[in-house]
Amino acid sequence: MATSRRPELQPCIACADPGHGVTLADVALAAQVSLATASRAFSHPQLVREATAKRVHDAAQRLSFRPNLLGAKLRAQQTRILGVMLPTLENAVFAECWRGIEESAMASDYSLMLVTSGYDPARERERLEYLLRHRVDGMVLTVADAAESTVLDQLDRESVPYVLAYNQLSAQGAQRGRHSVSVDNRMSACEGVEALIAAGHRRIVVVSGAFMASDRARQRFAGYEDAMRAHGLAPLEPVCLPSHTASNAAQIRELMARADAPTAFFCTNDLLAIGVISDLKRLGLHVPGDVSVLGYDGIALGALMEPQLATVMQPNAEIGAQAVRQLLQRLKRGDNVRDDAAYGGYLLPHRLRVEGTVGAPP
Amino acid sequence: MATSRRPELQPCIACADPGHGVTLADVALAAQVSLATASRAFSHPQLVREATAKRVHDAAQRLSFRPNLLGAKLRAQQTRILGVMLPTLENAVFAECWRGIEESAMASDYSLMLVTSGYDPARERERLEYLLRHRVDGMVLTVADAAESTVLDQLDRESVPYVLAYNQLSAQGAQRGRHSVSVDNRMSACEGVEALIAAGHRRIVVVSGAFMASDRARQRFAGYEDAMRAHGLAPLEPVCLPSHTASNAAQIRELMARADAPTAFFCTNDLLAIGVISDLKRLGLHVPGDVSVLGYDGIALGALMEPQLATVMQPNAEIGAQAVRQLLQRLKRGDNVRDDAAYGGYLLPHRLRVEGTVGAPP
DNA sequence: CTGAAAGCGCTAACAT
DNA sequence: ATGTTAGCGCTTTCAG
Repeated sequence: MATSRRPELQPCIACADPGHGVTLADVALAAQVSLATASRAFSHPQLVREATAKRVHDAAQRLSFRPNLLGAKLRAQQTRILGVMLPTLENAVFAECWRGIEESAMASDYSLMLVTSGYDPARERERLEYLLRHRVDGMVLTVADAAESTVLDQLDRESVPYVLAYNQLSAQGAQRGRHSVSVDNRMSACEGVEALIAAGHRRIVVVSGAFMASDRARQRFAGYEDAMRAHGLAPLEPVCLPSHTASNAAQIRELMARADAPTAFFCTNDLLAIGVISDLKRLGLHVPGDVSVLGYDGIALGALMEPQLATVMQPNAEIGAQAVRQLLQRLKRGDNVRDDAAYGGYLLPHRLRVEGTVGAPP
Repeated sequence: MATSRRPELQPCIACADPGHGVTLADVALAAQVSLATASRAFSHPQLVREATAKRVHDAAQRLSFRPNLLGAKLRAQQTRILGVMLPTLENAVFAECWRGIEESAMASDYSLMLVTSGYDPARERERLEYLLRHRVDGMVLTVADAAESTVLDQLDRESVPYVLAYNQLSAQGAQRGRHSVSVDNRMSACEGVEALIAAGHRRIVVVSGAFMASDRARQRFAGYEDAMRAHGLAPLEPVCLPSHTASNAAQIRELMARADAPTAFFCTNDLLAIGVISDLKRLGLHVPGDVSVLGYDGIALGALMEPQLATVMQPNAEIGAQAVRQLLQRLKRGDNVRDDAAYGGYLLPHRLRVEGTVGAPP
C-alpha cells in the first residue's frame, strides 16, 4: 500500500500526508536520541531528563508523529483493549450503558471493542472468539442468563477477567469468582410492586419477554412474588411475550376480557411496558385511568412520554462505568485468582418513579 | 504478566490455560512445517498442499491455537479495522445503524472500533485521534454538518478513506471526493410535508433541534419549504428546541396559544416528535385529533406507540450496512484519489408512514 | 540518564 | 509446494 522507502535522514516535513508512516524511529532521529529514549519520553517521562523529553516531544510535534498503538500493544503483551458484549443497542438501556463504558474506559486510556450478541448463543460464541483474537485484556458483558452461559464458562476457562453488567450474581455465582455490577433486581422489583399495592392494586400481572432465558426477568419476578406474598396476595401467572419488543395484543386482550382482569401490569422492561401501554390503548383502555403500568429500566425516553412511564430506574450509564472501573481494578491487581474479597456482585442504587402510568385502580 | 518461558519442543497440551500463548510457531512445530507454511495454511490455503494444510489445522486445533490479530495487523500494514464515529447511540436511529454496520463489517471479516462524539467538536477530534492511533483502515461516520466539519477536513488531509452515513452531500461536497450514504433528505421531507398538506393542513410548523448545526435539519427544512411553496403556502418560522431530546413545552405552548396556531408539526427527528407529542398532550391537546405530528427517522419504537408515530422512515440498518460496503469497496480499489465516478452521495429509498399521529386538521 | 539489541506474533518476499 | 529471512512499530531488559 505505502511505498517502502523512507528517507534515512530528515523525513519530509511539509509532506502531503503528514503523520502517515512517521515512526518513533524518525522522531528519535530528529531529536538526536536513541529509539529507546524516544519511547521513554512518552511512556516513562520520569526516566528521562526533562530537556531531552522536550526535544523528543518537539520533534514528534514537528513531524506530526502519531504512535502506532498496534506496535505498542503487540510488544506490551497487554493490549489495553476491553471487549464489550451487549445484547443489542436498540434497547436504550444498553445504549445508555455504553455511554458509561466509553467514558470510563477512555478516561483510563483503554480502548474498546464492541459487539452485540442479540442474546443468540451461536453469535455470542462467534463474537467472543473475535474479541479473544484481538487479545482483549478483559471484558464487560451482559448475558441472558449468567448461570447458563457458555461464554462465561469459556471466559473462566481461559482466565479472561470480566465483569458482568446487569446480570446479578446469585451467591453461588459470586462464589465462582465472578463479578457483576447491577441493581438489586429482586428487591427493586419488590419495591416497585409494593408501590403498585400501595396505590391500591391487588390484581397485578407480570409481563415479561424471554422469561425462561433471562435471569433478570426471573429475579424481578421473584421480587414481585415477595411483594405480593408480603401483602397476603397470591402471585398471578406471568404473561410471556415472545419478542422483547413485540407488542402482542392478543394475550393482553384475552386477559383484560376476564372478570378478574388485572388492574396493573408490571413489565420487566420499559420497552415491553411501552408496547403493553399501546396494546391497552388499542383496547380502548386508559392508562393509568383504567389500568396501571409499571416498567423497569428507567430509559430516558420514558420520561419524555405523556403520561410519564412509571418505572424502576437503574443508573444505566453508571452501571457501565462502574463495570469498567471494577474490571480495571482487577486488571491492575492482576487477579485471575478467586478472591474471597468484599463482593461478587456490586449493587448500585435504583430509584422508583411511580407517577405517570401508575394510578389508583378504577 | 505471563512467564516468558515457552518450551522449545512440545508445548503442554493439557495446559490449564489452553490457547493462551500458543503461537503460530508452536503450531508449525507441532505440524512439522515451517512458520511460513503454517501461516499460509490459514491466510492462503490455495498455496499449500491439502494434506499439509490439514496437518496444520489439526495441530492448531489440538493446541487450541488462536491467531493473535495484533501481530497480523501490525505486519500487514492494513489493520482491517474500521473506525465508526456516531453522535450517540441513545438515539435509536444510530443504534439501528450500528446493527447494519456490525453485520456488514463482520461479514467481510473486518473489525470495528466505535466512538460516540455527542456532536461535540472537541470530543470529535479527540476520538478521531484515538481511532487514527489504532490505524483504522477507514471510517464510517456521521457528523453534525459535513460542510463545516473539521474531522472530515483532517480525514481528507490524511487521506483516510471514509464514508458518511446520514449526512447527505451537496454537489460540491461530492465533488470534493467525499462519499455518503443517506436518503434524499430534502425530497423525503418534502413528500412528508406534502402528505400533511394532502391531509388538509395549511399551517405547518417545523420543529428542529440544533437547527443551525445540523445539515440534515436544514435539508429537511428545505424540503418543507419546497412542499409549502409548491402548494402556494408560505413557509413558517421553524421552532428550535435546544437539546435534541428535551421537551420544551414553553415554545410549543406559546405557539398553540396564538390564533393562527399550527395544525401540524413536522419534527426533524422522531425523538423530537415524541417530545412534542407529549408537550401537546400536556396542553390538553389530542394528537392527531387537534394537532398532527410527523416525525423523521422511522425508529422502531415509533411503530410501537399508540397512535403510531407518523414519520419519514429511513432504512437505518441498511444505511450502516451500505456505508460499510461502500467503504470496503473503496478500500479494495485503493482509491484515495478523487474519482469522478458514478456518485458522491449514495441515496437509499425512504418510506412514509402517515397513519397514526397524522390526521385531518380539526 | 541514555543507548544497543532483542523480540512481541505474524506475513511476505525471495529462495529453493 | 515449502522453507528462510527480514521486518511491521514499539517497549524493555541489560549495559554503560
